[in-house]
Amino acid sequence: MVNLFDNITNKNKEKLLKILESHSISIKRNNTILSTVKTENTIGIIISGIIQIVRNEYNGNRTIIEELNENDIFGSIIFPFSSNEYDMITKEDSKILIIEFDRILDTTDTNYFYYNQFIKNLLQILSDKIREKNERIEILTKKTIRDKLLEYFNIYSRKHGTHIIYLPFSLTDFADYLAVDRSAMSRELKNLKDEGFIEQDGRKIVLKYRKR
Amino acid sequence: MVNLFDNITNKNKEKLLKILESHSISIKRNNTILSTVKTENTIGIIISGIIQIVRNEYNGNRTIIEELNENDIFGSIIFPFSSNEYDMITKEDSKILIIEFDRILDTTDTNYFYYNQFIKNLLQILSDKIREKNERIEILTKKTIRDKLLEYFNIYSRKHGTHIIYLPFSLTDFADYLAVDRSAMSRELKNLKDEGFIEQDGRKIVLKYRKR
DNA sequence: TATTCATTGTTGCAATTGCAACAATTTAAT
DNA sequence: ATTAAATTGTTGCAATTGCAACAATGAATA
Repeated sequence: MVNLFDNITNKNKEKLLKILESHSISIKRNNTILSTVKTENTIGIIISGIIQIVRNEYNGNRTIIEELNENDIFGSIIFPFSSNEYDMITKEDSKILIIEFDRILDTTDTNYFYYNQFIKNLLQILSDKIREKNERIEILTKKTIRDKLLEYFNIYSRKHGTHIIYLPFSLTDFADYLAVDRSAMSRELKNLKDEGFIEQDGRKIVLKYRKR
Repeated sequence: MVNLFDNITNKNKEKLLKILESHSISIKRNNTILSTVKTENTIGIIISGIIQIVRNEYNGNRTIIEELNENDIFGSIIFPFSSNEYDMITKEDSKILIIEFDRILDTTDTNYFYYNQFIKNLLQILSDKIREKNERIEILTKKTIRDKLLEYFNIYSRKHGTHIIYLPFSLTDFADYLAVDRSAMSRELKNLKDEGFIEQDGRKIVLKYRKR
């Protein structure tokens, strides 16, 4: 995974952050970020910690849009926070770096090589993010819970080159990610177990079927 | 919408295309692109025409991943064409421009201002694309067909600033976009009509309810 | 350590949805 | 202009799913 400051020395990184007029913020666990930080037209970078982007609907439905870890980026250029349905919640004590997007685009000091490197890293990160979104869409467009599960397993398996899966979140959150009812998902996992397609022990899932 | 060559003169555009070793291709209507063009590690730009990215599943399910119009970009940096489930189909005679992504990142002639402008345009396009994907995900994570329809209508309405919607594709394709059964969607549209929430005439839909 | 809170498994039941099949209409091709 | 192909509307029925409710387990905190 590409880091925004890959191939940039610490010294140049500091210069860059100055040029871009960035600033960093520390936030305690289980806090909402939106209320704390202005995220309009900015890029945020997770220096440390874990942050979830969550949608709370009026009817009580809760969906995890995504979970961000160290070096992940977020912000209005990536996600439209126009609606107040969305929350960013720190799952751990977190430190983030805020950069104005306009500053990036309008900087005229573009002949510094580290500025170009920075832009290239950003490009790489954005295209990776699009890939991630496409994967999520691939999963969500499956019509049955079973097919959503199998698609998730396949993508995970392809990406990690293994048939042993460790879910990166709780089963409750997993159901949110798949946008299905938790109990219905639980039921379907049981079916897959009973039919011998998978073995499951908590968040560890072993694929017993052959990928097509 | 940002164009990849915004704020770049035609003269500089030509220079740029030479530096990037790009080449253009013309494809007749209703042809598959993947068989024609190598899309690995490239960016394609639609010069003219309409192109759909479609997934055909083994069980006959067909999903429109996205529809691309003039100035839209595509390619492996944006979409993983590893699987052979995916097709890119020209819906009109189309002309596309192919640029190697590596050439973009590795170019050392980065002190041309138009190169920087190009990169900035690309950044803007990518972040717009992420927004689009997030919108689609917002819709797909709604649990009922009704909520998916209303979410689509809301987003459209917000974006265009109007309560009159002209669907940009056929109802059949719309159902694919929402990842629901066409007849079930048809049924739900009828319900919304009967309950007075919308008026519908073909692809024209008028919202009668107030957005929350 | 005790206790409160979050996660997980399970099940009956009602609501929603997908599927299949067919007629009607519109659009495209010969 | 005629024929072929694609799109749309409709409906019964079976399958899937969401919902609600509760018990059991595990994790976090005072």
